[in-house]
Amino acid sequence: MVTLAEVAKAAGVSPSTVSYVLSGKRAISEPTRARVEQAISLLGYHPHAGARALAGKRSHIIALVVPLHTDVYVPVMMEIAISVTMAARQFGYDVLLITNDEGPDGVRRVARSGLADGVILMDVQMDDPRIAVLRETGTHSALIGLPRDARGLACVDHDFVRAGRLAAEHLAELGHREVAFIGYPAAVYERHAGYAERTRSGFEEGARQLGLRAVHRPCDGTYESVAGVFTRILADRPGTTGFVVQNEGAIGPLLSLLRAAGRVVPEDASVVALCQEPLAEQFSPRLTAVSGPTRELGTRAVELVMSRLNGDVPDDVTLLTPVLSRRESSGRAPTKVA
Amino acid sequence: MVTLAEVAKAAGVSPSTVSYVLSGKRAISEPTRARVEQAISLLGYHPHAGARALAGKRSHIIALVVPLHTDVYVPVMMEIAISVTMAARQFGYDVLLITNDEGPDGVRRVARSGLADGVILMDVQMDDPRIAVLRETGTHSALIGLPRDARGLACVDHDFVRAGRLAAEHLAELGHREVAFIGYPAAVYERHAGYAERTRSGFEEGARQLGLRAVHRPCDGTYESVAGVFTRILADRPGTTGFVVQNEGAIGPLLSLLRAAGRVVPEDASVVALCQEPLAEQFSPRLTAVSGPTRELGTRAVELVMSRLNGDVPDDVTLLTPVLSRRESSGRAPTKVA
DNA sequence: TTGTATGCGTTATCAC
DNA sequence: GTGATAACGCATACAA
Repeated sequence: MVTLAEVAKAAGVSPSTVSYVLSGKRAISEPTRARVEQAISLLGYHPHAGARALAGKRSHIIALVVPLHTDVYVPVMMEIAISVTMAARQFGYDVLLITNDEGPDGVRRVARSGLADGVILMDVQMDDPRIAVLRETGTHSALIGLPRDARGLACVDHDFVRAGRLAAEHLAELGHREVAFIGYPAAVYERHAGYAERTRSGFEEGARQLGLRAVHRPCDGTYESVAGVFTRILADRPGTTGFVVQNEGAIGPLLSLLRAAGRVVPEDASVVALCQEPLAEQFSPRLTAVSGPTRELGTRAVELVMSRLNGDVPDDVTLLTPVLSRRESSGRAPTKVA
Repeated sequence: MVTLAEVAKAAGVSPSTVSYVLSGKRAISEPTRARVEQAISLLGYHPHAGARALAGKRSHIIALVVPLHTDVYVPVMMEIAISVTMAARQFGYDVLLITNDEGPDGVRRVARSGLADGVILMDVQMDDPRIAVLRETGTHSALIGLPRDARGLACVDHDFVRAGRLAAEHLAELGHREVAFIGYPAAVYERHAGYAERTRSGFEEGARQLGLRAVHRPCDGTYESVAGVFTRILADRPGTTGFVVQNEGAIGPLLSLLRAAGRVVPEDASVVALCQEPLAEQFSPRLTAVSGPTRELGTRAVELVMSRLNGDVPDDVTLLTPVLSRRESSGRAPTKVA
């Protein structure tokens, strides 16, 4: 292991000088800085993380708590994790991955041990038990998601209410009168996942105001589940011409089922997906979709934690605005239904 | 911050005793152990990670290097990351997430700074530049994947050659004579991703030995791409009755295209997917699939790193055996093709 | 079975 | 603009 002391000796300066060259916390003459930097790269010196954490009272690590369950769309989680990691590096921080199987204790452990300077929580529930730990330990944090009580917390999330409303508005503008929402598995609503409930309420509220008849149906990702839901919707509301899908796994099956039912998209039925653009592009026809800036969720969360580490502690709830991209799967409502 | 010294005072013992109670590295009488443990939980003590790393020469952290590109099936990556994290916790280790945008330097930084005691590399290329860094720094590591030169390295991966062969064998047994392999995007083969090349060679070799006529086609995940590949296959080899798909995004489109072409699965054409069981279950018909134990990839990698941290340094290449689960998408080859 | 003392590699305070 | 030096909190060799 190359130490700071060795660098100092090689450069012919004191250890403190090397430290200050690295931290930039005091003025260094150009010649000495050059000598020190040369010695550093010559010896391949990297400061010892543990020593730095001990002396500097900062580990330069933030913890990212990821959910275990797989009923959220996994690629989105991964994209967030990666954007968090890359954003953190911009601040000289690394990211520690914590799985939620440790529960709130994981947060406590990481905070109390000084392993992490801050914590980012993903998949935040309306009443999330981890939040109590954040408050109790006074841990700097940012939440990706929106809990019921966000006082004193920094949160960032998609504006799911808006997303749901956008989908309803789009269908209404196209003249659809009866619309159906195919949602996440029932379990997701049962554990009160905010994103699911908020999308639903935005959609239903929007539909109501626009005079649409709307139904909402939870749905697993399997073909059978979608088939069951689809059949039931058409039985209950044969006049349904607009479909909104939030469960990514249900998109493919829904398109197949519409085709099998002889309903051509978008002539006979319109489909609006609530999903990422790349996914929407993969289907045929390409899907009109409502989506938000996923990576920004991660970068914003990191920025929030960083500003809190620097002493700023404003309440902060940021909702990122989703946009609707119109593609081939939505069109004017048919004048007459089969 | 609660320190070990405070715990010692509270329990009426010396600091070293507290330390030894925690590490279990020397015998402690039952009464004092009890007093110490009580003090620990009373004060909510957690050892300071940095101090521990500094004094103990071990950070109790392993780094996991994840790929950036999204052309590998992301849920599998996530599952590995989670299984690595959970397995590491069993050994008292945490996991640091490193994205590959730092390249080999990320590995160097983490190893040289003592931030991590070991490294797990995901998505290992045939000639992976990160491996040189592992060798140069003498870092304890495990690779998920199989590089060209694995000397001195611990590797674990699916036996993709076997997986490809299994798919070919299954189709051969069912009487298919002309088969097509729909693979990953061309870019994946161009960067010589081992899993892609090995699956392909296992499939082609197996097909050859079994007297099958086989074609292999790279394919993007988009509907258009699959349609193009599918059309070309049928044009070149109208007698093709067996399809093997490795690109998860291509599965849905392929099934749609077969249906549109009037080919009923499995009566007119058989489909074998190389994917995880849950995904295979989602389609209709449920897919016959070849899959390997994904989570075990993570746990094995962790075990390999841990044993190396303890001084064992055997060359070790473990290939996990995939299995074929027969479902509804494969059946006897049609006696006559339309 | 327990206590004492030293050192790990930084940061930051004080002095020059 | 630079150099000593005292923490930081823990692990462990050495003593008892």
